[in-house]
Amino acid sequence: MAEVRRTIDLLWFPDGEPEGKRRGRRPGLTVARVVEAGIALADAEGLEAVSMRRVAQELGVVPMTLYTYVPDKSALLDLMLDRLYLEMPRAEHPDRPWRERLAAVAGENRRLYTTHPWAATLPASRPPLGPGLMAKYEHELRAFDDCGLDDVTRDAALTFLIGFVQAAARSEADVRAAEARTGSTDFEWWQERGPVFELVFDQHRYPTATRVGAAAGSAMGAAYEPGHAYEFGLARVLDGLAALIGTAGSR
Amino acid sequence: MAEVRRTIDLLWFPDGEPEGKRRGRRPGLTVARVVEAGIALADAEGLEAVSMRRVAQELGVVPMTLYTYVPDKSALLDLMLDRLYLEMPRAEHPDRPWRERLAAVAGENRRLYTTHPWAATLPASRPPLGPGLMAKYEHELRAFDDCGLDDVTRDAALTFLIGFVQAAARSEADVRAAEARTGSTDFEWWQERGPVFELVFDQHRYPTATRVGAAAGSAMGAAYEPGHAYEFGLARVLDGLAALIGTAGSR
DNA sequence: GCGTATTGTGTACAACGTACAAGTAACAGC
DNA sequence: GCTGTTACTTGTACGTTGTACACAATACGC
Repeated sequence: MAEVRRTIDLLWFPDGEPEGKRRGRRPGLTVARVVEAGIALADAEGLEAVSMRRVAQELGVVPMTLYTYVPDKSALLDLMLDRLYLEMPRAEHPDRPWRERLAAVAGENRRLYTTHPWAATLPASRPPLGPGLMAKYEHELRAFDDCGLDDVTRDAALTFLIGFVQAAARSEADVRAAEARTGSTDFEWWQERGPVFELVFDQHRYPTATRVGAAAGSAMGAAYEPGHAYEFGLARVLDGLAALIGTAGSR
Repeated sequence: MAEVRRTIDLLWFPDGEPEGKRRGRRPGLTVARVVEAGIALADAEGLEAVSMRRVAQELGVVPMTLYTYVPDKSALLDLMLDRLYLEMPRAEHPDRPWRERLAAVAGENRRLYTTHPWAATLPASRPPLGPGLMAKYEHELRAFDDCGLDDVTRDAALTFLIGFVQAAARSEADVRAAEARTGSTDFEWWQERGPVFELVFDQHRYPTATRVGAAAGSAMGAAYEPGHAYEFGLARVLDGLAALIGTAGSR
């Protein structure tokens, strides 16, 4: 319970107690510096590089020192994520049609995950209840203004839209993580397995898979842009929401 | 390279070498038993309980023994997942309209993840190239027959549909994992934070968030069914694919 | 200078995947 | 039955993780 209070205070009051009359030894770091070191490390080497030991090392300090500034690792991750949310650009387009507004929201999230792929791999449940998330939530809900949706449906639609963007980003983060772990690209992974696979694979047993898999594989090999699944999916998502909003979305 | 061959052989030839004239000490286990122990453990206690030590313990054997049957842990996870795929029921409905066929495919995947939530948390890239995945892929592609989609689009549409179901299942798995880790439900988590949160939260600064969040929160507290986000999302996904398939999907 | 509050450090534990070397059981040929 | 070969089993060891706990260092109010 006091733990809850502690973390929420850290989120909302990044500067802590007012300066001046403080008793003991002077702190050598700040919460902000710890959070920034975590973000920088995650950006550079991925979330799995963010260990308490490694963050401490980046700050020239012994691991346990971090626990003076942050209750535990999960709180640090919360602070990192809310910080990203807080820094997202939030352009308002009240005069644009709803589809463009939703596409903009999706694009903002997409950009977040492109810049910080690790953010997509954090669980969406029990989010950081900080100023970043609140500003993001407020902003994104307003993109659904004048769509004729009741509040519960508005929230569900936003969750659906955001969830799609995060899922797409997770897939791409999975690919990158596997490439970093193994040192070989996805393309090399498939190329290495192709010959072995054909030895055990019966084309007549899986005719559709053979044909479609070959088409999809060569399309991917030829002019593959990694954002294709995202572009395709986003169009479907917006079409799906269009069927819900219908003509009620006047603008 | 030989490693690749080894894993693919394990996937496609579960019984290994033919019985009879074998030289050394008789194996006390089989690959199948190891895989089944892994699945049982993941079903019972979640994927994070599936350590080599723990699986070995379930089989009454020392951890390193498993490495005789399985190259490493990631191969074990591949075998576990392909086994699930292989056992999925695959009812064909060639005479049904396309929307029902896609809904059936989604439902089959949904049921997989309901029964084995840990399967949704495994990365979708670099999948297990075994008989289970191939049968699943073939079956699910055929649900798109007579939709008028070219092969590349058919694959993209299937990936989109399956990706949505997996993402929804991941969210629910995240919730369950958090509940198992902390010992308190999501509802309790929000209840505990509510009072603290209101101390720092400015309702006038986030009017839409306040109103919609309260509506969504009380709707969730009142008559919440956990599958709501899935049902809502699936309807949007199918509507989105409908806009793509249009009237070309004759049946 | 002294007590006290605060920050920084060192050590320790249990868990993880798995490399490596040694031990053990079962067969083939003699 | 004996021995050599092969395969399965085991014990030990390393480096990694988050963090509990006891203690050392520092700065302020008095």
